[in-house]
Amino acid sequence: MTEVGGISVDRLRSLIERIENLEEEKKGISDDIKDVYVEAKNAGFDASAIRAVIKLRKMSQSDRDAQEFLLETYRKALDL
Amino acid sequence: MTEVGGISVDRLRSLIERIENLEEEKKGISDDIKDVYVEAKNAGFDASAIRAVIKLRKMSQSDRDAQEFLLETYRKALDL
Amino acid sequence: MTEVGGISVDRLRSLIERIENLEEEKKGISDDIKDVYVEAKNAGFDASAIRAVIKLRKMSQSDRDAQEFLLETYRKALDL
Amino acid sequence: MTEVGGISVDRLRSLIERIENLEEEKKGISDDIKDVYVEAKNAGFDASAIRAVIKLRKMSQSDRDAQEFLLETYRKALDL
DNA sequence: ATTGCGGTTTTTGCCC
DNA sequence: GGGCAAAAACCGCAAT
Repeated sequence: MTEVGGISVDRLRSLIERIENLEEEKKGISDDIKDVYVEAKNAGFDASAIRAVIKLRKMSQSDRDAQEFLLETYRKALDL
Repeated sequence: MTEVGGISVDRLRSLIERIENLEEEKKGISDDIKDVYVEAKNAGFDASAIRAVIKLRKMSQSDRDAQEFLLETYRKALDL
Repeated sequence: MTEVGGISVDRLRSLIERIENLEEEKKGISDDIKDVYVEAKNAGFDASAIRAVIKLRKMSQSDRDAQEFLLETYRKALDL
Repeated sequence: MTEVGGISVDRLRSLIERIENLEEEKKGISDDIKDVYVEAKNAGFDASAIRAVIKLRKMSQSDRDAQEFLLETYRKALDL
């Protein structure tokens, strides 16, 4: 077996190819997500508003409250 | 003067260097902005809330209203 | 059909859930990739060197594109 | 001192205005860069070819770093 | 342990 | 409107 500095070159190649394959899969999913956004847009929805609610749904209630409170505080301070 | 295809190589070089210099300046300003955010953080402020209000201040009143209305609509639809 | 503020709640919810599911899958793949890096590290490989190699393997094709583009530009500049 | 929700309004406003001013300056530079591209185009140069060249000039140093890092890794792998 | 930093990825804005 | 470049959020790493 080909070894370099006590390290298997074949092993390295295998690891790299696994990563590259997974990245390929990942790209496929990203493309699927893009497709859903296109579909949403075609149905009259607003993509960035959807992104915003998805972000909100990911956050815990307390985080959401804290963030909204902070923003509200700054807005009041600045008369926005 | 060195010309290639009726185009001055010196002129091209000059244009490129001007762009590179401007990009350098721009990077300097970006660093200054980062510094202000650090200062803000050290004074107890929240950087992302500051970013949010700056974004709001950049928007027109009507855009702000439209965006907030849309998000609010989606939130109600999803019981968020 | 259930509507809130002129939008179909069910349609919106469905789109959002599809996106969230896809993002979940995507995150799973990202985690798999991370796992391979951990495995590589445990096998004595250096993660950032692997990243560099993968980047080079990816870049080689885009670099070729860039180079071809540049060559084409020079050809135009030289009226060849 | 004017405070709203436990924060110093004046301090916040000052920080925000400094950031906004810097962003204004930054935008000015970005516009200058755009102008140089327009000038280049008017002089018969191809903007995207110039971008490519600038990217190459920038990349050459980071590429060199990456390459050196990789070489170092290989040296370690080979116990050289 | 906590926090700043560098790099990666995602999002936004822009030009074509 | 679709692709591309810049900005911003996110993450793991390291250093203290």
